[in-house]
Amino acid sequence: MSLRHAILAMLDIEKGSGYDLVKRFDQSVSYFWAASYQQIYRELQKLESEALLESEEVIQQGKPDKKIYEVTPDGINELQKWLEKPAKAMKIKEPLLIKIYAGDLADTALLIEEICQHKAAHSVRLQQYQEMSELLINLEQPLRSKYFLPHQTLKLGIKIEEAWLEWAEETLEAIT
Amino acid sequence: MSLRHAILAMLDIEKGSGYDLVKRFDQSVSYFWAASYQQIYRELQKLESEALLESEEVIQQGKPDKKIYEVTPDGINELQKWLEKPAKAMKIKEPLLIKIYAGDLADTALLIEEICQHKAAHSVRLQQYQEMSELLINLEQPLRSKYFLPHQTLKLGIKIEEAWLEWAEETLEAIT
DNA sequence: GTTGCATATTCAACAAATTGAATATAGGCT
DNA sequence: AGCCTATATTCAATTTGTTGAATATGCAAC
Repeated sequence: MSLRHAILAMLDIEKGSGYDLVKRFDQSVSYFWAASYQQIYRELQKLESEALLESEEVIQQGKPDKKIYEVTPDGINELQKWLEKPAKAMKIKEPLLIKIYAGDLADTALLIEEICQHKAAHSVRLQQYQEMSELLINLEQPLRSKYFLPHQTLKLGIKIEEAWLEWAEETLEAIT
Repeated sequence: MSLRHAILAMLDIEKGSGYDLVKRFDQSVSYFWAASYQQIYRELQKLESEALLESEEVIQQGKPDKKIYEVTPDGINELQKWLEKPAKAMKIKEPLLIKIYAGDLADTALLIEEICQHKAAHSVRLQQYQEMSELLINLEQPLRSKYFLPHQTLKLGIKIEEAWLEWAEETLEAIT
């Protein structure tokens, strides 16, 4: 049950709407936490009902209105209590690797095509992460300090994407 | 719903008991699929009830009896059908990274300790993977061919563990 | 002699995630 | 006018996954 803690951590760094959070999960922490928009919106409601978050409605022109969520002191407390307990083990699910594992039963051409597609997707993500990293490097104090640890996590994302790309190239060569 | 396909893929390569499978998931494919023993045993029952697997009871001396599961032609068919469809996106959950992300609210000493522990765990896993890789390299034909693709997936596991270890060292340096 | 580990499996209650539909504003495209 | 995309959010049914307990054999350590 750490989706709530992921949300609290991200809103603690910077408050925002559910829609913002969905994008942040998708674009900047997808190498360590996967969450769908339905999950995020549901958890935001739950967190607000438990007073760990509070929201402010923002009326917009040209766009639908939105709710900006912010972590409450109780929310910070909950996050801190969670931080004291040992972290649970990583969990990963990568269907493409199952496909490759069982690849002898598959059409090689299809397999190659899918590896190429995934490689392209990882390449795009690597670029995103690198751009974000550039932004964080060029921040002025005190923002740079504030983003020091998120930036550190981003560096793992970059390393993992690089490893993936390297591997995809080698695998494509090995298969053909 | 690809736990079933992961199980089918692994039993297709080599038949075995639930207990064997649990170990294989844990020791050799944990970088692309996480599954608990309860999940695996439940899914084995379901797969057998759908006739995608069949089991044979093996009476053992000195150890409890066991059931060896084997993929049926229907099971192969199910796996092949699944292989034709595009793979779903990877999903990952790494609570430790949330901790680091929100690390400003945590005790730095605790954070360092946990990174060290995780680093040690990744180091052990890397060694396991490397040993398994050695075994696969030294196989004689036709086994070597059979394990070519599983071996290829293992190489990603190794790259990812290496990336993780590198990152953990850099992070420990950066934090202290 | 009983505690702990490795082997081997099952069940049930509960929590979390997925799928799919629904709603609403507004700009741009054909 | 109708369609697509981006913004923004909600709900409900179903499927998955987690937690925790239970059972059983046998070896080794203390």
